[in-house]
Amino acid sequence: MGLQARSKQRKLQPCPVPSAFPHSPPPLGPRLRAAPSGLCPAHALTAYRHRQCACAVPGCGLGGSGLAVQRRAVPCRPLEQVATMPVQLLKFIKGKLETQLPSHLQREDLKQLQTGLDHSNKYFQDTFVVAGFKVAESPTAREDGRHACHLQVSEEAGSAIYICTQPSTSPFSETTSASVAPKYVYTPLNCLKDGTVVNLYGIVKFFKPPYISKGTDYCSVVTLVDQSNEKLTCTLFNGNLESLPKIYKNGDIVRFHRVKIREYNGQMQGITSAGFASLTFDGTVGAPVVPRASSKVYTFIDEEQKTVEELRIWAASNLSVPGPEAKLSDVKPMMFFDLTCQLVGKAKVDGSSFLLKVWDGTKCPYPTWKVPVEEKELEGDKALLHRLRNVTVDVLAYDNHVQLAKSLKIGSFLRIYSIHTKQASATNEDISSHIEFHLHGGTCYGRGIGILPENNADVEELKTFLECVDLTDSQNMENMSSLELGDTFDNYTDLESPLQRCQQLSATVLTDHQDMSNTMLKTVLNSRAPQQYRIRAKLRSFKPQKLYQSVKLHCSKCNTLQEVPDGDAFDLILQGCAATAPNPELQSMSWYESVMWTTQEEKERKITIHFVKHYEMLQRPENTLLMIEGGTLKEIWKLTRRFKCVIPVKSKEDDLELLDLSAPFLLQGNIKYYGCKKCSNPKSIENLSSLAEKREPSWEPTEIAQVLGIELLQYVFVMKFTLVDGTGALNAYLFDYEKFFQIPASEILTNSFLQQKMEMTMNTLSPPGRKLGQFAVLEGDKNGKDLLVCCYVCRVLEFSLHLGKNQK
DNA sequence: TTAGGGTTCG
Repeated sequence: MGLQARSKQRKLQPCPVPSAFPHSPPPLGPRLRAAPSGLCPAHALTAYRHRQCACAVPGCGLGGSGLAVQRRAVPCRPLEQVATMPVQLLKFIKGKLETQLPSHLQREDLKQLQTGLDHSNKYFQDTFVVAGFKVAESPTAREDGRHACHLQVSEEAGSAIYICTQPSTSPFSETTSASVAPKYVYTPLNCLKDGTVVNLYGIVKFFKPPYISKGTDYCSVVTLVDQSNEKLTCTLFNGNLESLPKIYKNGDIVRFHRVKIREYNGQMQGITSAGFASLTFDGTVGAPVVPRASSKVYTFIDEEQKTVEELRIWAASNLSVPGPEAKLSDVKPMMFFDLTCQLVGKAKVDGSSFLLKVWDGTKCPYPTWKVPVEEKELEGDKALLHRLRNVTVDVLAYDNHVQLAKSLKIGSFLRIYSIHTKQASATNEDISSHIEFHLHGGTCYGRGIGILPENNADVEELKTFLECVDLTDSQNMENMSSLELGDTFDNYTDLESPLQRCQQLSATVLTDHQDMSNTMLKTVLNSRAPQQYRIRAKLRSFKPQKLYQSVKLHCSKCNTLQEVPDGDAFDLILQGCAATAPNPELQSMSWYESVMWTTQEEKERKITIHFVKHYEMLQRPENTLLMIEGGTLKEIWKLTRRFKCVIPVKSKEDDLELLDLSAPFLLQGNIKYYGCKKCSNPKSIENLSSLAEKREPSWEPTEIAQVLGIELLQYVFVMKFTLVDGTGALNAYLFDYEKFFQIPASEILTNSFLQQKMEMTMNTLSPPGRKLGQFAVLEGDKNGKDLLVCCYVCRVLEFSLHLGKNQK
């Protein structure tokens, strides 16, 4: 599609040149951004409709026809909201224009565009996508012979203009629409006008977490501030909780699209308009810039990442948003505070109040109020509630909070805003007065309940903390019954029962290898390998007893096994690399976008993250591969929770390179991928760009390893089972790449749940301290779903012989 | 429509 645009001649009111906003382009009218291959973001061009402009800046006097193009950040007048662009269709046949453009127009390369030159008779050719337009009759069609219709676009109607930037494909193929980036204009908070619909960036100064309004929707009230120091309070409604901004604390940064501005009580006020959408970011300087989106589809470009980082820095030095956060161990009588906690139990108390039993792993220094509730009303794992009884507190939620409180899921992580601690007056029966926790009715001071997602940084921290809590310190041993003491001393009692219930290994009817009859072990032992048998045996013992020791790394090329390096070794390598400063010349190359910052710790450290682009654009975090220089182990783990792939690198003179292969060359989720030192032949890191150019990069570890010249080591279970059936004892060696009882070898080292599962599986197969006759009988299916399988054992035998040959 | 920031009945 070809598209010519010409601005409509309109008179504009003079407007003061906006003050410089480092985070935001000047408040211009609709803009287009072209970022063709090889054009760095700093030189990205901004094109916008433009009339004979009274702006004195050189380059602005481009006249009223043609497509005006200017460097961004050149102050100019804001344009009116409604644009009218005559449209004429140009036909292309085999990539060539069938219709001739007027002869006075000369084609301009986007890279050559610059200010100060006359572009009246220039055109450039790219693929545009215009969305959200109105079609109107062209008033000049008769005179100028153009198309009878033209398109009207306006920000208010949510119009967007896109330019395709796919470098390698013909700009006229159908596939180009796959990578387009809309461009939005963000209005500083001191430039808002009544009756407009705008896009905004701001730092959250105050917010009310979404609550159920008296109408039909959820409501959230958010007060923003930006570098202009102007405030804006927005009242946001939506029937869907998920569509409201995911703000968790003051200081978060938000991007709002399509906020309607109104004047109310002499002040500007924001309100949701049709198509309202938001992104929310952690406001902490240096934290990964990961959007929490209120809609499934959104755009977020590199330039905006800088906006967020600049807002963070501005906020750090210009705003103080001391949150009233506190741990249970910090509470005092008569205070209001925000509590980040996990929900352990809940109960209906009466019509106007609802009980939440929560903990944060710390202990309140005062005796706490226990709200009496009927046993049948209390929801939650009774054993867990009992175990945690001295570290949970009862929070009573009233009135409008009851409905939301009722709907909360046990085990979820919450932030309860503005809990009030109240000291109950001492009575005769209760000399030692206790503290009560109230979430009063209403939404004053942001009072309410927020549900935090599992990947929230504070939740991650809390979870880690909760896992380490030693409950024995908080148990009052003297008052415990003998039964309770039993609970305390047997750490597994509470955990084991639900787990066991879920994972009990039942006797199964074998479905695999029904064609084979069982063979006695004596016969197997007297046979020559290789052969396949089906056996029925009991597991007498297995090694190693410490199951994590059964996981090794195997190189299928040189057939060597090695231990999985521990985290300390990786940490040491990272520390060594952090001493080398990132090479500034390797920042933001054509295929990746870099962000560098310096930590504020005592010993300053430079961290650089290189985000690999896909068709010139950053992808959603969950699809993004990034490379990191100078990060610590903890930081790298944090990144792996949000991004698809993390590759630790260091700068050398002319390229980035992988670290020593004692360190993982790739991290995905909680899996560290290693390369064989002997068989790998590392290639240039730039080879990753070939994967990024794929239509949908899968970022498979095998593919990444291949392009980087790495011989990927595979995680394997290596175990020895001694099987008996009364006729003999057979050692069977397990060598399994994939899964053993649905437990992936690559994940067991970092997953305590899988470790417990494996331990229980093995204990069921070979219970410690029991007689042989009580052992589980080993059979099963080849998927390893229930018990060891005959074919499984056969494979093990074959492999053991194979290994035996190699070792000899 | 709802709410339009500014703590507490319990």
